[in-house]
Amino acid sequence: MPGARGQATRRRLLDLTLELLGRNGFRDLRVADIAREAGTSPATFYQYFDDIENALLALMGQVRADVDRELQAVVELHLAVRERDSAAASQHDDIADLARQLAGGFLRIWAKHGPLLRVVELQSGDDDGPLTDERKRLLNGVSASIEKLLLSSANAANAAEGPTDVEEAKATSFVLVAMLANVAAHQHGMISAGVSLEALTEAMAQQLAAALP
Amino acid sequence: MPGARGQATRRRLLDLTLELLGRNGFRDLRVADIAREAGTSPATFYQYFDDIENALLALMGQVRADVDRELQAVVELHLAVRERDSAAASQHDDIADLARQLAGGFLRIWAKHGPLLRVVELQSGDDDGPLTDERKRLLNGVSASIEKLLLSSANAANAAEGPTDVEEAKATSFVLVAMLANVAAHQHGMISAGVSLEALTEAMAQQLAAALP
Amino acid sequence: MPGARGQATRRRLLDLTLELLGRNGFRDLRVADIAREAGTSPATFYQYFDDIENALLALMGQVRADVDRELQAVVELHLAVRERDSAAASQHDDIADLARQLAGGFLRIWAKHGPLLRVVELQSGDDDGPLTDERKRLLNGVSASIEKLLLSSANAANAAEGPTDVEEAKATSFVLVAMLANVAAHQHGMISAGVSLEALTEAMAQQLAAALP
Amino acid sequence: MPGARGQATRRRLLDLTLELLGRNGFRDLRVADIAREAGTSPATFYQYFDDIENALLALMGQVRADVDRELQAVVELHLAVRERDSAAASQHDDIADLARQLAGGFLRIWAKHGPLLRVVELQSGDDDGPLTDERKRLLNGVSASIEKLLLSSANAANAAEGPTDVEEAKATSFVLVAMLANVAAHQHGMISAGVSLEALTEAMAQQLAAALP
DNA sequence: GATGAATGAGGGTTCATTCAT
DNA sequence: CATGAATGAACCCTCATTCAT
Repeated sequence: MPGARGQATRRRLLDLTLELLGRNGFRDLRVADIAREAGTSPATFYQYFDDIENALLALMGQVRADVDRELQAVVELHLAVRERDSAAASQHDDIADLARQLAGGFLRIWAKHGPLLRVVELQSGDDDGPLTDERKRLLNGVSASIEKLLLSSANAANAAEGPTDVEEAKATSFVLVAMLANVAAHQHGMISAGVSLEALTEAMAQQLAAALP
Repeated sequence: MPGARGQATRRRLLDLTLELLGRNGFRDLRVADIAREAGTSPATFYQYFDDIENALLALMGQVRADVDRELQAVVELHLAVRERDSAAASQHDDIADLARQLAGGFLRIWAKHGPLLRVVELQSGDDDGPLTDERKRLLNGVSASIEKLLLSSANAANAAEGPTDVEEAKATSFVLVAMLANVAAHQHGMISAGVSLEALTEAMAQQLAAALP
Repeated sequence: MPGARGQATRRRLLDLTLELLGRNGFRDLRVADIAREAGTSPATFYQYFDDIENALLALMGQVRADVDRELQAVVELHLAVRERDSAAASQHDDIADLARQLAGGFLRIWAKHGPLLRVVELQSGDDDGPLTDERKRLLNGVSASIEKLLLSSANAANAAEGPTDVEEAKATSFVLVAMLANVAAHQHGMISAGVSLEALTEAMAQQLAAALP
Repeated sequence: MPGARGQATRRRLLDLTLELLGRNGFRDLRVADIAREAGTSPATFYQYFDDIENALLALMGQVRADVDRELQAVVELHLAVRERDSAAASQHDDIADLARQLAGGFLRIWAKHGPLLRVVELQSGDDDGPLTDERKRLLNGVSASIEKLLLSSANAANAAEGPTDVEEAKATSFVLVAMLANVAAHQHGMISAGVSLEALTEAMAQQLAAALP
């Protein structure tokens, strides 16, 4: 429906929303500022978005794409491969690889979308708006995949445990994702504190590998 | 410097700041509301605090006390005991105990001070204000203790590794604390998603135990 | 940059700033009042001026124009004429005329812009804000012209005096301008005390004429 | 009525009112600040003064004393002397002396009480409060003396002029006082502009001498 | 498609002033 | 005589949001 000029304006508004979010933080993110820096007027902003939260939601689309590609797909691929090679437990090296890929992926995605993800994280405690839902969808996808991975091998190994296993797997997947997400969110501070990115990745991967089957 | 009546007023203001923070969230935390609910006027609030952030900072004092007592002290105690029984590596059971205590401690403290800690988490990253500093001090204490724990046994086991060990230990301690803090911060959501508090504690403890020597 | 409608609003705001300044005085000059009387809202005021002082500064533009036209130009004209008729010292009558013109001009301009000029006068001394600068620019123009006039004839008469002359001329010009400005500023009170405007003009003119060459 | 301790407190409050007036200007003169700097509390301030204006009024007492002694008395003395030596017009030298004394006196008093006098000057346009009255009393005394001086000789010289003379004398006295007061009020700025205090005094004295009989 | 202009609504903050002790 | 504590009453200013063009 939208013409080419409109598309460009919308893009510019989104870009500057992200830019200013990173520069000034969420609390100082104002429609007037976004519009001015985008070279247009506040009124124009409202032709494309209902409010700021709405614009952030639109920005989340890109994050979703990255998360799906770099995190969830990696786990799912691993699962598929394992299913094909059904018989044996997965190779030790494969798990280590997966762990490192996940750790790196989290770090990369947070480095890229940090400010945006931090806002989402924030809102997730105060209210139950659409941003909170978005966060759930984002991380739940990954954590569900990890849960599947945990269960897949559990089932294979000792198939007689019952429902406890499911809860256990879910708990562990939550815990792992929490770790990955929070380290990723604070990577800047940690690196400032004297830990290299590599050491961080390695430590995360090790924790993951220790839990994955 | 403060009289008894003043102390009481200040307390009431702090209490209601916390109360309203939990009820309405940070973004809707207003001096006028705090004052009204505390049975005083906005002007009175400003006699005790420069602004809202300042009041939150004061509230952090209590959190600090809890963290020091329930988290850091536990690790330090463990370290002291181990040092006394110097010869052998610590007992397997002791580690498991410590891990469970830490996990439980984090969950408890975050359950108690959740709203406050979530705000602190939020601000960290956006800016470098005093709240960010407070967060660092809070978690750095715990993570430093864990780092010491990791190094203490490393030295005992194979004493010839070099500086890498230190960075590795630091990275691991950061990762563990990040896990603990973030699970604790989102425990409510996780429990809503169908994981019992016990399962959560167990999963955290397991991750901890896997990493601790 | 400003549209026609905006210009009109801005004008109305300026007009009412001046009006209320005269009616209520500086200390009771409030943005809310100005806006209400101008038929708009405080928010609108702030779209055109950063604060009240800023609006006053804008109003000073008109005063500047009047001062330049009615005071400085008069002296400069006199100087030009005298230069042309180089040979002789200026006629006694010319000086008397100039003096009367200046006296009348000061009285008229202060009668017209009194409240504004009084504010400017006030601020000068307390701080070094933009209003203080404006006052200097305003009166310095006149006083510089008078200084030139004093020196022009001094040079003609006895051309060998030295640098003292310059300081003397400057001091005298300051003193004369101070007299003119202060009488003009308090003309209302003086007239209330039983002195006619004519008598005042005459007295000022006499003082001027006594000093001018 | 007031005990010794009370007197001391009152003195301290007055001293700091003046001090802060000079330091921050009238608009930023606050009861709380005065009290704090005086080492007491706002409540105490109100035990001695109804409000800030009231305190300033009290401070004006000292100014009055200086004005009476250094300005009015000088003129009156001159008048008395002249009356005694009735026959002749006053000596040329005497007038020059008087002029210089007056000029110097004004400069000195304003240098000493500048901030206070500037406030009085300010209020004298906006309203008709007690401060405005005080200003009138202050300068009217001097100007009345000068008027008497002008008339004394006029009467002596050509005793047949009529009521115009009185108005003329009044106008001239107003003009002279306005000059003296305004130069004195802005002496700081003028000196900054490169005129020495001596040159200023001389220029003022010359204007005076030219007008006085 | 874009925007100049306007504003309702409300939050932050200040300060003179008053009691009760 | 002094003051800790409290506050009513404003004021300043900002910002999301809406029209009319």
